[in-house]
Amino acid sequence: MKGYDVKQEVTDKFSLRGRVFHRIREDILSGKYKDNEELKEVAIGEELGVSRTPVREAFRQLELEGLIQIIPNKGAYVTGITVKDVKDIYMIRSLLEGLCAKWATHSITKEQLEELEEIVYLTEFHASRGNSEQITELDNRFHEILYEACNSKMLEHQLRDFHDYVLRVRRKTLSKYKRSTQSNKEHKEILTAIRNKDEKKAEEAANRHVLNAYENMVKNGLYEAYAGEETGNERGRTD
Amino acid sequence: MKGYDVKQEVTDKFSLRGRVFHRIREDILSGKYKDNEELKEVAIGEELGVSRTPVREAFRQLELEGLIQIIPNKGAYVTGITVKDVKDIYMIRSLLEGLCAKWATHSITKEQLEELEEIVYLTEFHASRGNSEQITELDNRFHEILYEACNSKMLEHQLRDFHDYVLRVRRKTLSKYKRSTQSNKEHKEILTAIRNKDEKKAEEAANRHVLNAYENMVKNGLYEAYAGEETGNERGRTD
DNA sequence: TCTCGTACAATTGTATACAATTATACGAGA
DNA sequence: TCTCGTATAATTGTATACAATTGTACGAGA
Repeated sequence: MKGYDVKQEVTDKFSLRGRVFHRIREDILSGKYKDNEELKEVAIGEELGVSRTPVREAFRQLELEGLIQIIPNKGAYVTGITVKDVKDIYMIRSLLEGLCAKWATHSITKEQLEELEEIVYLTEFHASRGNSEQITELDNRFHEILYEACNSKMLEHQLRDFHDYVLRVRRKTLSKYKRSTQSNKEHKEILTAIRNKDEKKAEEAANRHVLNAYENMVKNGLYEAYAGEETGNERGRTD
Repeated sequence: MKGYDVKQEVTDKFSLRGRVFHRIREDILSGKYKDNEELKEVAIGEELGVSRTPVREAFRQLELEGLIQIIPNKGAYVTGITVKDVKDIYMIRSLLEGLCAKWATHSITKEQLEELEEIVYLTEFHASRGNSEQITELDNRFHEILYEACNSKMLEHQLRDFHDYVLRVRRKTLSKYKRSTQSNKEHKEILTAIRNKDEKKAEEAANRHVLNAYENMVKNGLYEAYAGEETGNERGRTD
């Protein structure tokens, strides 16, 4: 099952369809297309050097992801991702990563456990050298393995989506040395709990891990990347 | 914001694109297309009386939803939804509905609260007459309002997806009189907690509500609808 | 001047044509 | 008989053509 999942992912990056989809997605998340901006099929097609067909297919997917809204016979409008969206995603992710760790406690394989241990070890090494590129890669891999280890297609799917969503923000966060060290400590906690088959501890550790990542992001003012995107729809929840 | 969301939904049902998408989706969820079955674009197009273009667009969306898997240059294969998937969705939904209720505690409007109260009242009435059609409708509406009331585009989006996913199974479950009465009691608990601005209680009540719905479904053997779809990939988690 | 309606332009929705890729059938050679 | 290679069919990927819808500009009439 994991086999062709990965292959699919890889193939996608090189296939036209995948390229168009990922490119437009990236352009929305990076802020190239502003909130409420109308996306014209031909314009984007020309920019990417393709016809309307692949663009339209990408639009359908982006709509399902909630990044754009398609009004029939009218057009596609960027929904974007607000500061509040990012916060909400982290809150949701906190719960789901917790559930993931909890389930992984029961279904993780020996190989996966070993790979997690290796990642923690390697991260320690790279963190001491401030090598942010590798740290990011290892962090991604750590979570990827947990997603696979939870043995739930549905949960894995959800977490992967969210992970992608905040990837751009998260990458910047991890590049700070201090957080990467702390983050790895938290990974170790999760790992230990899983190894000890302590599902409650694993869940809590994973919960906290995501919340901490969010707190850290806020503290470092990395929200600024999204400044001005607030749409004024908020009703002021502040928990 | 809610305004055109609804309009979109309605328009979709009547637009060709929406029809094709929903129809294929329904056919997969209803088991018409078996697990791993290959979906041919022309065949399905002919069956629905449309060309390949709308079918392909629907395929892209279904892939993102995880209902089919598209292998480039090969074909689209049904992923289906296994017994374990249903269970996992309920577990995930339990957490997310909890979060939704918790957030709604802070952001719900007076109008939404009143509508929830009305729904609970109406459900009591219809339950006493065993009118399952109305009960289902009201139950849907209850959750819909909570999704809107949590004031989180992201969470709302996720919950709506899951809700759709299990709708077919859930409808059968609710038609049992006993559950519908109990279910409404649980709705009342959630509502009371929200009215009292007790976020902890609201979260717990919503958590339990979903878990109970699942337990009830299992007890009533409604799993049978999915019998034989198990793919043997499981590694035996049994919590 | 303002309003309304019609024509035209722009854009999306769908169907079809063509290209590229993959699966299959069949036959030649060992 | 078996294997391999080539031709052919089937299917997907992309581009384009045409239809339907929507937005806009302009002018006639009050």
